[in-house]
Amino acid sequence: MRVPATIRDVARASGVHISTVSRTFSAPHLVNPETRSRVLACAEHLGYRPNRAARALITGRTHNIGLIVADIANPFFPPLIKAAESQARHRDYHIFVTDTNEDPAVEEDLVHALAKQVDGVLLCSPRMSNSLIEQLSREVPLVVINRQVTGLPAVVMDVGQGARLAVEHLTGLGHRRIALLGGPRGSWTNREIRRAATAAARAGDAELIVLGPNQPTEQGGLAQADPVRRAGATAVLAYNDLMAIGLIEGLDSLGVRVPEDVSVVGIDDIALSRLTRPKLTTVANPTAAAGRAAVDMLLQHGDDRRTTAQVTLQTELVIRDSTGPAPAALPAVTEATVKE
Amino acid sequence: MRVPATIRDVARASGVHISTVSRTFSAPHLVNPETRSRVLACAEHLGYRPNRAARALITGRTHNIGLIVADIANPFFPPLIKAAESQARHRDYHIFVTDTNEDPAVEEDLVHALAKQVDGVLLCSPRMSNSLIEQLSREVPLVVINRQVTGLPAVVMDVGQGARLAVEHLTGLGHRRIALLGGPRGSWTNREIRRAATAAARAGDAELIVLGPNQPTEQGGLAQADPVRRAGATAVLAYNDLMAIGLIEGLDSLGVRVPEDVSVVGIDDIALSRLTRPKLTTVANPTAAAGRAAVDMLLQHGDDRRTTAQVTLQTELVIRDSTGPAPAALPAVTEATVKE
DNA sequence: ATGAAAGCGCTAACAT
DNA sequence: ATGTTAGCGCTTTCAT
Repeated sequence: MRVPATIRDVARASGVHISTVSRTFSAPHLVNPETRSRVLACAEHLGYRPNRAARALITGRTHNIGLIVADIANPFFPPLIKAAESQARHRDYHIFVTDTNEDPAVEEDLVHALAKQVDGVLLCSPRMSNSLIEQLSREVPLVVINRQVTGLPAVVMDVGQGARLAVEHLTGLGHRRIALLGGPRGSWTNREIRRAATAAARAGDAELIVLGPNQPTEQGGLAQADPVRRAGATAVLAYNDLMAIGLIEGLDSLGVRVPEDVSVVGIDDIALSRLTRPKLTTVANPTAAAGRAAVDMLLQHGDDRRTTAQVTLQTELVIRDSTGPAPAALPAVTEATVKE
Repeated sequence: MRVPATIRDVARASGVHISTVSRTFSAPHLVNPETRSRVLACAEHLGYRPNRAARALITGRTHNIGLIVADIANPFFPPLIKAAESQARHRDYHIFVTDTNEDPAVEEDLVHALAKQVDGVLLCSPRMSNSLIEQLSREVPLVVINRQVTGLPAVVMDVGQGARLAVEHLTGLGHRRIALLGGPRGSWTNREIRRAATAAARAGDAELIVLGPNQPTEQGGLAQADPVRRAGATAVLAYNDLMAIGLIEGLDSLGVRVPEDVSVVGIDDIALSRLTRPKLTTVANPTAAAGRAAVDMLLQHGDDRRTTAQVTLQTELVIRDSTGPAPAALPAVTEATVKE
């Protein structure tokens, strides 16, 4: 790879000053059409491309947006990422995605690393503390997704409402003993779900058993199959679809049938939830809309720093095949184990 | 957000020259411990962080790596991404992931956009032409994953071997009419699979019917359910697990049972393939190893540009529940429809 | 319409 | 051990 051509090489080759070359690329209308085409030809010939980093140093705009997610392997994120990317592309921006591995320390490190290379960062389902987020927001413009931080623009999906609908659906089916499979520590969403589910259970005259915190993965759900059975719950609301699917898998190998013995509700409505057997009843999160909204907020944010709006997106209960009427009696297995 | 502190602010506050501040961060051993701690204190107090972009401009090293994938929503990629990230982190590098939406034009645009902001780009399952890739490699160091481009370092998974094993498995089970669900246009992997499957089918005295190209998604697989049935195939090898899962779904709604009527083999061994019913027989791709290898190649690459090695990783057939003996006769449905 | 000059934030010789 | 100087590649006044 030979060394890339700079603006100076192009200037020399086309016999003009570097500022003219610069204008040719960043303000073409300011340069004589003839000169322009000559410069363009030389640039083309030399394989010249403006150095975006150098440009950013002086303009203060990189035209990049950072997007930090907890776990790129969680199917919840890709639709959000893709929506954000397409929205960004329309506005002539690029999205750089990074994964924190659910680790708050990595999260912080990534914000610092991205800070000067992007015009802002979308912090998606962060696991770190609010105060740290506030502090980091002084280093680079931040938009938070799935978290409310005072003073910062945020996009949240009203998962509390979704959890309420889910629990109402279950109590409506006669369930009186409902387990909640909690998500990871530090998750705002997790707290919202718990708060809403607790209230809805009380209102529906049902008991809510909280199991967790758990890893928000199939494994996390799978591991709770036995605890769910022992708790004697006839219905379960899981922190997300992945856990719900893992749980169903685990219940299945314990001989517990879904939904005949136990009803299961997930949250997110990932594509996969339509492909499993039984198809998953779940709370649909408008992830794509959230991605778009976050990009919009970040970009308009630049113009007027006072509009730190917080957008709340509605969720929706999608009833499929993993929920059904509460069984007449508790599942037989439970009778023996519950008194341990 | 107040304007971020620069090296000059820190210099002024601590009463030293900016070069001393610079050294404090990039070569601490060259500065007097006392001075150092004073500078550090001032930096801390001012919230100063070195501007990585400015630093990169002069050092020529960004400590970033770009990773371009065709579709972040395809579960094939996340394990590769995560492995690459963790490997990069160990070497004090950050990975920026971008998604091309399976669009070659976006792919090219992203290479340009990333070029000066990263020290190299990992091009994962590219859809663009070899010649374009070669040309782009003059702009920024490239490591190609799942493609062989002469003169460029590459990491490929030996999917040809995997496809051969899969077809041998099927012919061994008595299948003589096998359908191949092709993947997207422009995919090197797709060509490899087709080549190997064709050869293996011939060797196994079986007929190979190629259906495609298709979108490498559940939808793509689902849409081929009817064609597969009409073709009278008793076994199918799909371009990837997603398509295999979609196909099984589609066959199911046509009343075709898997594996009793039709055997299905996927490729990739995504986590999901263990969770579907039936569990998917598939060719396991060492994606994590590929991600790590690619990062290593890119980083050592810098030292010696002549070592443009091409690494080939082995694949493996994982036999689960979606394959079985060929039915004695063709499935009943087929008899009626095949003559249309 | 083009050129000259300054400078974005930083590092890297070279002095001292 | 620290300061001086030049300059990475580019944009942006300000002249001409």
